[in-house]
Amino acid sequence: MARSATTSDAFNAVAEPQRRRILNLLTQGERSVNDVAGSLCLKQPQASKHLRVLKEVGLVSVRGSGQQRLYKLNGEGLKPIHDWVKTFERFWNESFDRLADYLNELQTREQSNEHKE
Amino acid sequence: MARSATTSDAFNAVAEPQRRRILNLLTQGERSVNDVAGSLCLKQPQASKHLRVLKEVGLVSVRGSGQQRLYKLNGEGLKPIHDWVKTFERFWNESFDRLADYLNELQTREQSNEHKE
DNA sequence: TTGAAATATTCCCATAATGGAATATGTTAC
DNA sequence: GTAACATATTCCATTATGGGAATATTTCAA
Repeated sequence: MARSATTSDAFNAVAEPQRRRILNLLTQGERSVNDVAGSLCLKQPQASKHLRVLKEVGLVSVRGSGQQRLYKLNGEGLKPIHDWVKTFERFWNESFDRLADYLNELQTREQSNEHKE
Repeated sequence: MARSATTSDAFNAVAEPQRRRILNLLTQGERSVNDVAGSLCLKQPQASKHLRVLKEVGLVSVRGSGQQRLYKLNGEGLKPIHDWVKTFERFWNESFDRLADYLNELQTREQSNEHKE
């Protein structure tokens, strides 16, 4: 077997630095392909190809506007990564002098959750 | 150019599902190679190879203990991923009914940070 | 020293990715 | 229809992967 496809999930799609740069840019709003290419010093075809991957894994959506195609960030797609990595938070918060703060934060979060449901 | 090496950074190392499973397991404490292989139904060589990658990017550390080598999670290595993905949090918290809660949490976090420094 | 256990490495194969370059497809205006 | 712009796709070369299988290496015990 080979490495899994970049289009297999968000983890693989986001492993490529250029694609992370694209997502960072889309944080500021919709962008056309040429805008993306221009802002990040990519050639148009590569921008288009990266955007295709991001679209396939649901990290962006597209809509046509005239002869342009506007790509928009779909942040939800990153949640799986966030959720996974979050379970490791305690491994860098665990120094003793910060543990108290950390526990505090957890508690605050829990209250906030109760409030939501 | 080809895809960047799995050993180039945490993002790439963690794109492989088996390696995420290994990290999840190491959450519970040090494990020998055979423990890892056994717990996750991997063959010994593959476990060893995945652990090598994780070690190369600093996500685990090793120490010898008799004829075993005990691998230990180094959670700090995941912080870059956490930090990156964190900047997208607002994109799934942004529904109006939760925005207030979100801002609240941000504020709480800030106070907590002031307290730390 | 010899053997057994634990781990690491090597070789092979099928698969796939990235950037570059060229080209195809689409859309709009005239 | 045609020119011009925007975007997508295809082909290429290089590089690397992950699993399987076999083997090498290290470490300990007797």
